Amino acid sequence: MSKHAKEMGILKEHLGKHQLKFTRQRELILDAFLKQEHITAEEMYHQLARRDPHLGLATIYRTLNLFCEAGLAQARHFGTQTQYDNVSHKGHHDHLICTGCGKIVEFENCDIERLQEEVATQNGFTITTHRLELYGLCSRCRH
Amino acid sequence: MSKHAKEMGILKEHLGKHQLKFTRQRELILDAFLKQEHITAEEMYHQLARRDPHLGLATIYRTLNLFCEAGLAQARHFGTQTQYDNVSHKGHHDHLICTGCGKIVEFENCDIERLQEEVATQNGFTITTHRLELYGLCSRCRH
DNA sequence: ATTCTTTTTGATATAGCTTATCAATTTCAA
DNA sequence: TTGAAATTGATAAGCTATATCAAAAAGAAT
Repeated sequence: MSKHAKEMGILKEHLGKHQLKFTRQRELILDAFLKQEHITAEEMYHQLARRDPHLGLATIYRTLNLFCEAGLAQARHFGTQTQYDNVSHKGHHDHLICTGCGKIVEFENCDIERLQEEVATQNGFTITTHRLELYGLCSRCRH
Repeated sequence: MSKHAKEMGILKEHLGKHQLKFTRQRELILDAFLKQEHITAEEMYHQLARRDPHLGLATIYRTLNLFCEAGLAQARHFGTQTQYDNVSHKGHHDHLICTGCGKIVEFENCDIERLQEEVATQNGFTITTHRLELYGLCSRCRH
């Protein structure tokens, strides 16, 4: 039994419901994807180049988008690229970013997360992921 | 005295500090920008085409990025395009984004903002701006 | 007002990321 | 095993944003 049996099952269920097929490439890409917290298509392309030199970039994009539709991944546009987040990874962290020196501090705050849920519920949404970035100056750069 | 005297002053101050020049185009673009809550470069290009048919798209991009450096605007990557947010609009609003249909709901939550300040203080930061995006499914797409 | 240096503009080429196209291959149910 | 339907890989095409560069404009000094 594979390490990622649960997610593999979700994928297979999605495939079955939509008359799609379970392929070697989809299995390979899901396996690699689940080991990451988030990854870009390009990064995955290079990572998998050794295991399967003929795996095409288009297939990676197609498959990652498929994962989004299956609810396994979540696309997030960051900078000029698209990050594919592994939804199954818990403990999402947010960022404090110093606009002076570029320093980044990661943090987690349950109260904020709870309020986010509240806002979402009020608007009829169910949140799958979020992104919170606070921009400002760190203590050193303020002086 | 213009309607946007304050922001025009901020821009001029930024220009002065960086040996940049105050041009007809920058004035025109800032004036149009401040009337929006957020806008893409392409949208502004079409909006301003009537007032100045020769205004180039590159100039719009350059100027909107300039506004970001001056603290008047904030770039936000959404979908395949970049949204430029008008920072001067009160009650900085955050976004609920449906990953199913692309629907966007804007919201404001003082409690979240207060907690953000707290987190920043604990880490020695002073916040100048922030970005919060909640991704999920709206009530219609959930079914 | 004129001159001169520096910056900006507009038009277009280029770059970077993602999707579309399509013949060849693979999947999977019959 | 067979055959219809879906997938793949290679590459072209699409789209957004930036780089390039000659011509124009801004602003300081005369």
